[in-house]
Amino acid sequence: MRAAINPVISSTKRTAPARRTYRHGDLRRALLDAGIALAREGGPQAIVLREATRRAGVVPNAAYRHFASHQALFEAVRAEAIARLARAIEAQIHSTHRRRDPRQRARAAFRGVGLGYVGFARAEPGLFRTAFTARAFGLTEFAPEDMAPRGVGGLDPFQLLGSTLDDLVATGLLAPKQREGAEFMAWSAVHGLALLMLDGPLRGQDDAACRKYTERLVTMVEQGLLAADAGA
Amino acid sequence: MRAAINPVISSTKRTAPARRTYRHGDLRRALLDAGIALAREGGPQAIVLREATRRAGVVPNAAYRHFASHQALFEAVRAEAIARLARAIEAQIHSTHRRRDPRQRARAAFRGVGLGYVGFARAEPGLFRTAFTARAFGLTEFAPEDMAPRGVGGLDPFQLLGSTLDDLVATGLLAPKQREGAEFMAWSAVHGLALLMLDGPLRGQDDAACRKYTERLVTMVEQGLLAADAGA
DNA sequence: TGTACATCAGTGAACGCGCGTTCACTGATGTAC
DNA sequence: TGTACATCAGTGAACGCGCGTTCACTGATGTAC
Repeated sequence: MRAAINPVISSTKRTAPARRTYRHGDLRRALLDAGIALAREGGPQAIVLREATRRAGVVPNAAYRHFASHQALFEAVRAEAIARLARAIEAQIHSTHRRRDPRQRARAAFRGVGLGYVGFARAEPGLFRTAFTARAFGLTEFAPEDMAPRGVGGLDPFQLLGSTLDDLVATGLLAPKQREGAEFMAWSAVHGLALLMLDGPLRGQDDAACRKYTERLVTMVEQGLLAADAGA
Repeated sequence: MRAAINPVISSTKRTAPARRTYRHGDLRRALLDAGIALAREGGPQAIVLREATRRAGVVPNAAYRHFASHQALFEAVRAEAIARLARAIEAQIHSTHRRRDPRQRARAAFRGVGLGYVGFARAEPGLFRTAFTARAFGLTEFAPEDMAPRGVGGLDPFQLLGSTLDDLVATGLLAPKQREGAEFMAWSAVHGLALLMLDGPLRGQDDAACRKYTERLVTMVEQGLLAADAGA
């Protein structure tokens, strides 16, 4: 009614694009992608709900149609980060599958887990940090079984490591009684090295140096685990 | 003047303690202590300048007489955290000094570094996280040589580890050519294990289980490092 | 094939929060005479 | 030994910031008749 009387308002109405974004298409996906991009750029703390909506070209509260809270978005991004880590490890393992000798293949796969893990940490530090940031910002605790997300083979990083350890046992390289808990030994070493490279004294080392450190570390773990009493 | 006329005001004046806190005594120390307490309780993100002043019973901006910024307070707390870690490691090393055989002593000291490191991480998770949180909150980068703070012996954790490795070489247990970079191998393993216990799948394990994992890990590192070509 | 209507994904405006930090100030203390 | 004064460690009030989140709304879309 007013608009009909006042041409300024009606012209303003025509100029303004009259809500093109009412149907975004796939806002959930767009927000998730934005969240992943933020994590890649700045790690877990950079996953900011408002910034994700900004990047999706949408008003802040629109996010609540697709995520119950900031925490929900955060966990979705985290799941994706873990899945990508799994895929990086798988790729590294499969690049060694050409070997014929089962023992050589088993050892190469085991080494591949470590190389893939550290390689991913260096290639995607933001996602890597996101994957392993528990109790971020002092929010709710995560359940112990938050390693759910898997790679293409359906396994999470922890399970991938476990399966290579199984193969070491199957080929007689690792003593069965050394098998239990061996994941934690190997994972500790490789995880610590990754962090030393991201935040610690090894930060700033180039690719070649990091590759050498990683190779050496994996060899150390191999010898430390296998030396116990199984023959090499 | 007014007070002389109006007894209410003068009585109010008498009731109000009239700035007892003008001279705090040692506010810098009080703020630092509060910061350390906050870090112990909630890790690096819990080091909040305003909360530290609250605990010191002082107005927020009073902190700026003693610290140039929140960052400065944070780094002071971090330095203290690293110093305490160094002291924990030293204590663990010295508890083994009773051994007579130099080789046994060297190995025990080396193991002590690992046990002290992981033990501290479990005993003081907040301080441990604070010690190793680089680029907290996306603030300024730390210099590569931020390991300055030392224990009572004047050595930082990294140097303590190095000196035990030197002793392994001196006693003929570690091949000299294996010495270079050995810190990073050992540190990686032990640092990763600590994090697996704080944030990872080993969280929730009791003291005994953690002790066993740590012992096993240190043995793995020992064998992996020494196995190369030096005799045991 | 055309119309009426319910759905619900988006808008627009506003909250309260606690943070780090800046400003101008005040008055207890220690020092110089 | 007593007084005048400079120092500077604290106060009090206020800032702007960006965040996560809530509320009532609107209008494009798909469906039922």
